[in-house]
Amino acid sequence: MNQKKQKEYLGIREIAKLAHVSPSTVSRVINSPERTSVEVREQVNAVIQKYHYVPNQMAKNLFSKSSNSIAVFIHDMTNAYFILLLKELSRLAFEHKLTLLTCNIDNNHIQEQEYLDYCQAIRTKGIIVVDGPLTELYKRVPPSMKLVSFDRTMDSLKCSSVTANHLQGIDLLLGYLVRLGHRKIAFAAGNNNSFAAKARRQAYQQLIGWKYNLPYREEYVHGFECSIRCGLDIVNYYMSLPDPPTAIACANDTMAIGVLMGAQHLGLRVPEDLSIVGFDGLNENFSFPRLTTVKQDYKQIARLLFDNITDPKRTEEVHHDVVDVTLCIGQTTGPVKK
Amino acid sequence: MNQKKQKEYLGIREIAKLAHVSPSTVSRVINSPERTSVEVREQVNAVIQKYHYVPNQMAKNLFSKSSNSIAVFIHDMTNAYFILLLKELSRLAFEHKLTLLTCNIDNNHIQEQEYLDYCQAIRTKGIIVVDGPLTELYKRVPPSMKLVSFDRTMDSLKCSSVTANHLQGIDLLLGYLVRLGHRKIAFAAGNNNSFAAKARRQAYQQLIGWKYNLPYREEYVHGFECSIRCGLDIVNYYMSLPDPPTAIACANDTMAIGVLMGAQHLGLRVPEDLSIVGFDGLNENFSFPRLTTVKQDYKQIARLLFDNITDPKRTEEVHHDVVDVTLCIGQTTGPVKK
DNA sequence: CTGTTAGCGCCTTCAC
DNA sequence: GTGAAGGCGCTAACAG
Repeated sequence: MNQKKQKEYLGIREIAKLAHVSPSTVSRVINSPERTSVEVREQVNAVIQKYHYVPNQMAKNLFSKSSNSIAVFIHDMTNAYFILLLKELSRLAFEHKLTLLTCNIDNNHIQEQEYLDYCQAIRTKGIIVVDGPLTELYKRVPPSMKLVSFDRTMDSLKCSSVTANHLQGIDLLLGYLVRLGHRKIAFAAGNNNSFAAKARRQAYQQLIGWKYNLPYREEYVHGFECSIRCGLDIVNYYMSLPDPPTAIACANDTMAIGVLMGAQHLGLRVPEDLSIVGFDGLNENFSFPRLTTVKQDYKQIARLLFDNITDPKRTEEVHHDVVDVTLCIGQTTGPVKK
Repeated sequence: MNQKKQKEYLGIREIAKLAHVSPSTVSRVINSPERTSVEVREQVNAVIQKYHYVPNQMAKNLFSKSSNSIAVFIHDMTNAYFILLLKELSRLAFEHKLTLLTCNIDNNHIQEQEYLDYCQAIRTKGIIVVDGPLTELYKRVPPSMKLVSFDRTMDSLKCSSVTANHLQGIDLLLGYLVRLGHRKIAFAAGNNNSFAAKARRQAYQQLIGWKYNLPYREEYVHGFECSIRCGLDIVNYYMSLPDPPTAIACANDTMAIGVLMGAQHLGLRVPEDLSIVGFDGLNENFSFPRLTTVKQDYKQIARLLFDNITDPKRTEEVHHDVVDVTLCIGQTTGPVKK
């Protein structure tokens, strides 16, 4: 059995031989066909087709000193909004012929560091960091690797960011509720270390008295887990206050959906007995009745994040984009009960 | 300005020079330190640390003829169950120092083909195909690239698969409902081309008469969109039948949550007026009250999918694993109303 | 328009 | 235990 070990894949040289040309000609047929004669081109293409030749991307990468990829560091894959964002980023990456590396961090710093090292090892073009706590790990990324954060502060770093206009969003929600006659508006804050959750809470605290002239009540602002499950806890907490609110604003849509389910389960009518609003913009597919919420345009956000890494005009300097949000009136808000 | 262009990253040769050794020694210090003397090792490691040397993964890949990656082709990223699976696969990949490529297919065949080509170009170890319609595209993947499908039939292909035991699951649900006294049990089927949806519908149709001796009613089996939004449509459809069911079994949890929300919104009490069951096992975090459902163990499924690609013992031949499921009794089911 | 040559950065024989 | 040489598959110079 002196049989040669069969090669798994053919290389450019084999194809060249089969087509009776040189390897560089094969390369040109693939990468700049206009610089080859029609005859040779067709001949080479025929061989490529016949043997299903697929150029080895790893060799290309080595030569180009880039894996042509960008990474997304995502901390909470159970948050449907981040998945929407991820999907859009995936679309953009595909459109630009870039590979998107989805790195599930799960609030594990060791894992985060390992992914960072790996990104360096493959010379990723850049990293998009979605949410999650602030860390110092990123200080060591080389300047050639672009860094962009979404809803995350990295003050000490020369790092671009994209953020939704949380203040504007909360303003829109509070304004709308006040116009419906609500005066007792609670805010169910997230208790995690998310930047967005904090910003929204602060916006509420700032606006409620200063702009809307409503008394600020300690007990109306309370931290909860960001999950659907704790919706009932939220409703129970607020409804058992001596003077319960007529509307609950939630730090995000996930919580709002939980509150909606909890309220309905307790027999409260929404919005007759209680108005509920969220924040994110998941409403179309994720709840019924449709949530009144503030929509952060995930397509626009994804585009900005992406451009901050790939667009030469934008990567030059640090950008801090704040994205406008819009009010989406759904069926979970109504005039306050007399 | 005769300044040399500064190199972005140091190579193994630069490190070797700085440590006064040869490149091969640096390589050994990194890859098989036991074959180097302690002195040299420490010296080299010091230089590596000092300059934050990160070996170029692309060169390694080229040499090893493998990108050390596996790909997941996912068709519906809005399905929370698939995200659970994705997250677990991501964890496993990290554990095994493999890169996980998340390919969002979105039912686009052209995109699917391009991702397939890319996977070949980087010599991916294998592809995990989650759900989605059956296609012929996969016929051309080379035999060295392992292929595993989840909840998807690829009869014509020599391809391993992992499937939940849908029949068992539907049996558990129907059995439980019957024990609660239900005789009028509807099945809200998905209308998409998902294998799981079909299998569950067939299981219902098969068991309802044959095992439970209940009359099969055409109008009790109806196809709907797999979204939360259409929950109200489902409830409306069934409740306006001349003889409405007392329980609705849904093709998956997403639909069941929609039905739950729709029912509550219409003022129906769950489970007093209507029992609702799902299928998947999202219940812990995704709905309130907790859904009665059938749980497919996503950790076990992820493990099997993964092993079918990476475990030499399993990749040898084609496996068709059927995973047992368990009944999770929640709060959306109760005895039938007298 | 096409072929020859050299090298991307690393790893692994093979000598020493 | 360590160094020198060659090659993984491709592309971009440079000649012809």
